[in-house]
Amino acid sequence: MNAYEVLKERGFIEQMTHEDEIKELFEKGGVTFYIGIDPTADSLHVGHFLTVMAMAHMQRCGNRPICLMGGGTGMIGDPSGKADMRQMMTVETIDHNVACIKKQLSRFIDFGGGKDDAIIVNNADWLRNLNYIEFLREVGVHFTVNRMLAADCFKTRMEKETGLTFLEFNYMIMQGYDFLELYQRHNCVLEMGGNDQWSNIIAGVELIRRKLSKPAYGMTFKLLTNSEGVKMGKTVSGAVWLDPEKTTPYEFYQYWRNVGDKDVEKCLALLTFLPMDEVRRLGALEGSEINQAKEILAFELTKIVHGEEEAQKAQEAARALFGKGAAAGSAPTTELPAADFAEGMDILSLLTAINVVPSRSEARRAVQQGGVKLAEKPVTDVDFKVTTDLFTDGKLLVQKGKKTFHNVVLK
RNA sequence: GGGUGGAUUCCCGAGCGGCCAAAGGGGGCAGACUGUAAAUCUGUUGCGAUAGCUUCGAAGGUUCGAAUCCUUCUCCGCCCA
Repeated sequence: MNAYEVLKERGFIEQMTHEDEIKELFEKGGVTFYIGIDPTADSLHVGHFLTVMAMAHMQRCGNRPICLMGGGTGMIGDPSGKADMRQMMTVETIDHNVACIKKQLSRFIDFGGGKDDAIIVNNADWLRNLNYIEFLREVGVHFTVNRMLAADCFKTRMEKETGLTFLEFNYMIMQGYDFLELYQRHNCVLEMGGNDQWSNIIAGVELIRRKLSKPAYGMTFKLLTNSEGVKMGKTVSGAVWLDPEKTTPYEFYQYWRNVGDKDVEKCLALLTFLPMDEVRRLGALEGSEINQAKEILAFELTKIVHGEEEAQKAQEAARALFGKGAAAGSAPTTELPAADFAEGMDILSLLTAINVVPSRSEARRAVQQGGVKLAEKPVTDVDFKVTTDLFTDGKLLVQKGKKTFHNVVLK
């Protein structure tokens, strides 16, 4: 199976510039392509992961990936789809983020060092020292403002009252220039990215075609959205990160364990390496059966991102906590001095002490509404005193609502 | 630079001297129903809870009393140059 067939079958592809030629290219294999990642944070998130998976599939099919770190474009900030201007980042944070992301990437992509292996490049190398006048004459001539303004990626900002700064307006040209640069340096003929990158990708494709009269191609992937069209990988507390420091393997696992029924098959296809026969079989499960598919999704995905051992641990913890065994698994744990319970600690203090709730008022509410359990037993009395005899082996399982578990350990 | 409109609790958005901790929606949280799903229904959603305390861009002022009136300031939109 060639890369085109794989990506098509798994549902990655959203749109592309020259379908027939791209197909032909992929049949031959050995295509050098690139995907750009801007260092907006010190970790990748799930949105990036989708494109990383695409890259991995491409590599497995014998193509050569280039990961472009946006150390230069990050200085500007991509306005695509953004309602407001991004906070400008200092060079230091950008460089720091680049370093962090590089490390993460090497878990998923093989940067062997051989001639055909994947490479990482940083567009800071050519963007940061550009000469303004020269650049305008070399590259700027190939863009008309009329066409740029029509681009989809500026639309939200043109309509929004915050406006679009000239700084950001240039982002598209920078990205187009990247492609040109990679074409010349590494014979890169294809740019891939999320669908929000379409306008930016076209800019590069057209630039190469105009300036060098050489063929270049672009392809975009579906954005990871749920059945309601809402972007996935976001929680109230922010994005779902790949960095275990920012999103623990358990939280990561739980996120996928809880995806909607309708999204399971799509996620399996896009975010795991499971064979498509298996994916389709799992996606077709009905009723509560589909929970099996969700477990597999969560496990496989956690395995790819955090390794088998962590995946195993997360799965065991989840099973223990949600199963009726209720062995306290590896839920988050807080140690509290035994002395605090000598005369009994009131339930509200306990809940706030272990950060299960942000305030006493909220703790009170949770208790009053019957959402709090200590060692499986509901507590509805706001003045309830927690004493040491509630602990077994110095341990007490605190539960808030259905999904929040916390261990308290005496010390 | 000139004119003009605005800034409200997590978000959107009412309120325009007391009945305002502030309508309504979204989101969140909890409960019911379930399958750790979705949909639906119910409750709840500043802190503290006995009282009370601190919020409506910032600082002052008027008033018995202000998110609501006045002054200055900051930021933003729109129109004109």
